[in-house]
Amino acid sequence: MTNEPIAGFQPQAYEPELARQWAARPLAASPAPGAPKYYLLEMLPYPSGALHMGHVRNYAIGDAVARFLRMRGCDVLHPMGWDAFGLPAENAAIQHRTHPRPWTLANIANMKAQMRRFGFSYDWSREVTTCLPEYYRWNQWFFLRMFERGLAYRKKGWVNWCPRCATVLANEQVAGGVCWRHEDTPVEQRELEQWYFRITRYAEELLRDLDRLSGWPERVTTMQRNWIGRSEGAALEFELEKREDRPALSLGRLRVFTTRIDTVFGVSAVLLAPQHPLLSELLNETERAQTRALIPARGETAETEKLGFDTGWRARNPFSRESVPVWVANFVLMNYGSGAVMAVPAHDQRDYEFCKKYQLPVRPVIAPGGVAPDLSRQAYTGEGELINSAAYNGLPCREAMASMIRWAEQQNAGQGTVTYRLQDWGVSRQRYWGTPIPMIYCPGCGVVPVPDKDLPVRLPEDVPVSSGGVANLAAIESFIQVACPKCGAAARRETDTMDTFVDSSWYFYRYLDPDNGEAPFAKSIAHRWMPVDQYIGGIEHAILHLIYSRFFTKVMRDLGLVENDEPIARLFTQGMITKSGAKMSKSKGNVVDPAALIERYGADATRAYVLFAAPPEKDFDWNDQGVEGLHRFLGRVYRLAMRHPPLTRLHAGAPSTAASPAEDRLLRKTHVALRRITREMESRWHFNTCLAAAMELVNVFYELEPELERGGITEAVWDDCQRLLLLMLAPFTPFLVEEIRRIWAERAPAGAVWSGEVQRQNWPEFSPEWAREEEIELVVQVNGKLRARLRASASASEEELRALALADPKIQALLAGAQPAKTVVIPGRLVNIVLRQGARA
RNA sequence: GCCCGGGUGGCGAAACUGGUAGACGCACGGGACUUAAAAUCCCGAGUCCGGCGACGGACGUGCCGGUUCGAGUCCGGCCCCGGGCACCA
Repeated sequence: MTNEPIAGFQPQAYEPELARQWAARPLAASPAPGAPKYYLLEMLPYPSGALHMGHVRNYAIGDAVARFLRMRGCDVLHPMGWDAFGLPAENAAIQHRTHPRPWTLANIANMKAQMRRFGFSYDWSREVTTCLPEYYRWNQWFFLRMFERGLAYRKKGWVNWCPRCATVLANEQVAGGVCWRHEDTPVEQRELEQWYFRITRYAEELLRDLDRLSGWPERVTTMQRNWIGRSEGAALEFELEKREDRPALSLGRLRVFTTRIDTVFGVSAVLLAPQHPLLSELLNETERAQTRALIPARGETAETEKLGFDTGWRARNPFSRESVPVWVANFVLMNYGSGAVMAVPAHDQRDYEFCKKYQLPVRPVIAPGGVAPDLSRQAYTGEGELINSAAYNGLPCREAMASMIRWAEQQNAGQGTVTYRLQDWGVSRQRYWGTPIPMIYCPGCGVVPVPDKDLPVRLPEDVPVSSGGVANLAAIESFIQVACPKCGAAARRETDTMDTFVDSSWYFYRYLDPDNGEAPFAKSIAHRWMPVDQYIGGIEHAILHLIYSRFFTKVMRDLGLVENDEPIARLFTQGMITKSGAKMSKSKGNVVDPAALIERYGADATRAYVLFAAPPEKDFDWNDQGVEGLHRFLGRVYRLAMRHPPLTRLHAGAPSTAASPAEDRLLRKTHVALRRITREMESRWHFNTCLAAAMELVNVFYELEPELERGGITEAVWDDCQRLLLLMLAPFTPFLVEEIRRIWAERAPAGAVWSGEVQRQNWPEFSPEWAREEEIELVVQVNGKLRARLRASASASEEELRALALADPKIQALLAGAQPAKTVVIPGRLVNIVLRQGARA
């Protein structure tokens, strides 16, 4: 039984119905002519089955901003889509014996329904699903364009292989020697033929343009800078000495890369990576087996013992003409520089450890301050003057480097070069659920691209699913067999699919023109909307996704498809939500389920709590009771509104004077809150303080309610302030404000309530007059210590404030007749009376 | 090891440019309403010391020092926590 005349606060009673209405009648862009465009993008989710709290946070942030900007009159583009290819669908297929496609599509339907239930205001007419041929055919199209320009190529090389994924991984997907999806699975090295994107062609530009990304968090640009890892140095050629016991070599030189050419007179050996291609020529089968054992199998680190193998070959130092041994060493990386280095034990710690172990000579060639360094314990890696370096003796390092590079170039023994840590992007995956690579192998013509007219190369649907997994494309004969597009002979299709990071590298362009059947998108539309004004997502994509997306944009620009050099103007990286201090995960059993929260507290309270708990860039720990607090707050707003539907007509602008102190207080508090929220939304997005301001205002409404009933506040002022409260809450709790408006519209007189949804109103301007305090609390300090608080007019002059402070009896007593050495007056804030310099009370 | 963040009540936090430390909320305690409970509404609260008491005093933003009339905020040094990278020659 209920004794309330009006129904209590029950979000369940109205949120689902409003969500339905919004689905049918979206807040689609109907901007005023000339409205500024704003492309607001949130990272699209992988359709794993249901939203998790990380999604809710990401999308609650984005939606608050979208709603605010729309009310501000912007033409907001706010799309959503699905990153729908990838391995989990195959794993689920194994578990449930279902095909990845229905599993994925069912997940999408469920998550989309959840998003609607949360009230996220996406423009679903632009929805993109990457596993559909309408989307992935453009992946293939881009692949072909890149192939034409030499940006997609095939090579045999050492690659990262995850035994759990049963596929190859890009370098970017291997962290610390383990798979990014299977942190307990060491990655193996295998030599395979793979497709690559030549991202290194853009390394320099990708690095340089980081300086222009002023709207990105510095730590993200720093991570990318380190990832690209540009280093300047020199490539040097060491001539291999002939050996009587071995056949002559096809190429008698070894190329090394060094950033310290100044130490070249200290070389004790040349070290090759165990995978170095020349080893097949230099070594016999027994020897090669020994070097193969040196290939780092798992995540080896700087702490791993350094091991080597003396090949018996010797090479000649181009500068000193000295003959040094050629070793294979486990710590030399094949995929950096040339896979060979010169070992200078005196001036490189790794070489020092290696040479000490194998008793190779350690000879200093750099002397800091002219004094030979102490090498008894470790290498000296700093700068200094050259010694033991023939004609270069006495030169400082930097001068020596320049002069040595010049000499090497003249002698045709090397040249100055720039090397990058960044590798070409390996995009081949030996999996089913991905974009087929549109290539054909013809016995006569070789590698032949699929002609554009034959796109998309469709993923075959009727594939066997067994407990062992989804059949690899290589096992599906009907897919493989194809006529060569050039000569018509029987040929075979490429059976690798593309890395799913290809999908997410350009999806935000497809939103702009999702139904285009002729091109990935129309250039004119991209010109209008790009770059993305604001991108919001997790920090975990700081490198992979965001560097690939930048690469794609530069390629698209060079293809003439777009005019922008960079895809994203501003980036916001949200913090993580943890539970009991740990990352939420099913295996830990500490997952907070958004669906359960909706059920219990509704969408508004859940969204509002996520925004209230902490500033959005910070991590925060989930607290169940926190949601209840927000639920209570929304109930307070609701009940207040139910008790006081507006009675007076809507009108613009605030009154110029207040009829009573109570009215004065309400008007000030309202405009102070409005100012705080407006300023936050325009700057740093600390939504927690926005909601705090609204809570303070609601507390004042409650405090002044008796005053309204007593007639101490006019209805017009009360109504204005309450309507402003709804408007300022609209970005955060869209259901609540709309439900209140709906009920008001039924009960209030004509013209007292907006005829359209709250969301479609203009964002109100705060009144600077009312937002400014009139009376302040003046703090009086003596020697910097707070001694009194006084009321004072906000417009009082320095002199008036000083006099006021000195006149206070408490201050008089403290001064005891002494003459202040100095008084500091900060108008509107405080007076500090200094008795003597440096005095500490 | 290197590069970023970050340390403020019992907890999440606020203080945006050096000017009242702890707004707002959670948890807690007290009261009103109720037969009772829930819900709701109101009040209290950094810590310590003194006082029956309105109140007064001292201390207080990781630690040590500095600049300043005044430091959570600026500078120097250190400690701790989190994240990223990690044999890149």
